[in-house]
Amino acid sequence: MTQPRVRFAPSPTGYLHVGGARTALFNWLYAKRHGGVFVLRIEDTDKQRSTAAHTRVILDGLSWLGITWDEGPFFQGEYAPRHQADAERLLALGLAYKDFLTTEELEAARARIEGSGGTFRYERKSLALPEEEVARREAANASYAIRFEVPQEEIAWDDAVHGRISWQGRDIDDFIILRSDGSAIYNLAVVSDDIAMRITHVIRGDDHISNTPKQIALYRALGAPQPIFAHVPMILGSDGKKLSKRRSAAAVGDYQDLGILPAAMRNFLALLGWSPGQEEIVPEQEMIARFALGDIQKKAAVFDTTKLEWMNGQFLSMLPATELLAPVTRQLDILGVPHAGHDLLAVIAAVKTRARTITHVAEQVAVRLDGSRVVRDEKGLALVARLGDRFAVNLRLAGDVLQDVSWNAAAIEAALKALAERDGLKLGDVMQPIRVALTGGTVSEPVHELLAVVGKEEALRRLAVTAAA
RNA sequence: GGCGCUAUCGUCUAGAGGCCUAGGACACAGCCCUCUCAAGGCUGGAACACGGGUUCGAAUCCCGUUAGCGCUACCA
Repeated sequence: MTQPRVRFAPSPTGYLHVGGARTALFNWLYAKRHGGVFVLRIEDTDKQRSTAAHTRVILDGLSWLGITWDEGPFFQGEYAPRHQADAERLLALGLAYKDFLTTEELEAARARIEGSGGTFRYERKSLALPEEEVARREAANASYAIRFEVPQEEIAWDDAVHGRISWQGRDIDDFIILRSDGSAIYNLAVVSDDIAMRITHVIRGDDHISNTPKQIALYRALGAPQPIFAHVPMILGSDGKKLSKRRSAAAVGDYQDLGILPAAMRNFLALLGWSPGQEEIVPEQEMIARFALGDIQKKAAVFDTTKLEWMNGQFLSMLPATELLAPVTRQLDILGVPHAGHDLLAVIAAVKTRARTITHVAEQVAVRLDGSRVVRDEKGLALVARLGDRFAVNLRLAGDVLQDVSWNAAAIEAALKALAERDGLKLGDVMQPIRVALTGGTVSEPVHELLAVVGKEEALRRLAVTAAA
């Protein structure tokens, strides 16, 4: 088999949607699996909506996910001359024809037919202008679009994920391939480019299934070999509707901002619609080794943020704290928390096993570094209420005992346990108030580690201040 | 409306005719561990959309119904 060539071809009209990212990932996985070439092509033929900024966002999103391309990015807009040439060729071959109908005439015809309950069909026979009229407009140099004459035959293909899909030519309208301004319509541009770039496998969203018979007809008309098509299912929001920015985070960048690790995002996306078997956390090499188009699910999948966060937590706990240093530092800077002189690594390590996102890690680190960020939460309040006077009393006791302790976790723990034993206190009643004094909440790493990480001076200060309040 | 695609726990999925009294994961509930939480361990509830076939046997194959989704542009 010759070397496979796949492509990801987003249009830069918006952010990088997670569905698009997954399509890109599947292409990438396929290329890696079979030693193929991954081509990136930006489909910027919609001049109104395409922007360089969007292109940048898409490229950055792919890079963040670790999806690399071997060729490109190519810009479809640069291939207009080839698109035109292909359209002209089809015209010359008699497989396409000039359509002099104006947009207004077309709309009127559509309204008329659909208004009377019929199904609008564009057929040369039914809508073509009388020959004299065509001749007249041609002579007058009237503008025209080029329409492809869809052959009245069965068009079928073996989809790599769906199996055989077939279409009847008569169910497909003769569609425009070249606008009256000379620019190509999507279906022509895609086929023209995929042929030129020698794409062997078209792996894309299954919202393109109905474009496929049109494109196959074009491949045939152009005399080009037809690639293998693989249509991957859509990604839905929890409401069962297509995941959209309006209701939830739909852009790759949103998850980056949420503090999701690229490896976790990649793993999660890959397992949405594809499954290597029973395991949930799949190393990249394993993923590549096992990836097969035929194993992709046919059904659309709901994007479950909760599971993503769980998965991210798994990756977070496997990740050495050093890897988190840069992103956490960045977030601390954004939050405006001074961190110079602190052993950030130790704080991150103390906090990360309980966190699900980088953002969460950074917030917890911030509380440990900066006493002014301690805000008592609901459970903290409840504890204070439950303990009454004991809250401050125990805090003071702990503060006294800790005064002379050498500041390491083991010594702190020993001192605190000795205190509880000496005064017959429940261990929890001495530990929890400390936790509330230091963090505002009742949840954290073990108290002795918390104390160690906050540092003696600051920890004792928080204990004293809280006890006095 | 037409054409097409899809249909296993709430969600992601395993399942390619007997291995299925349907397995795993997230979420949920309970228990254990424990100063708290997380992690971890154990336990529990929870699904083959419906109806017909084919077959000795169907979650798996076929047909129909229903439902959801997609497309139906001189958008991509």
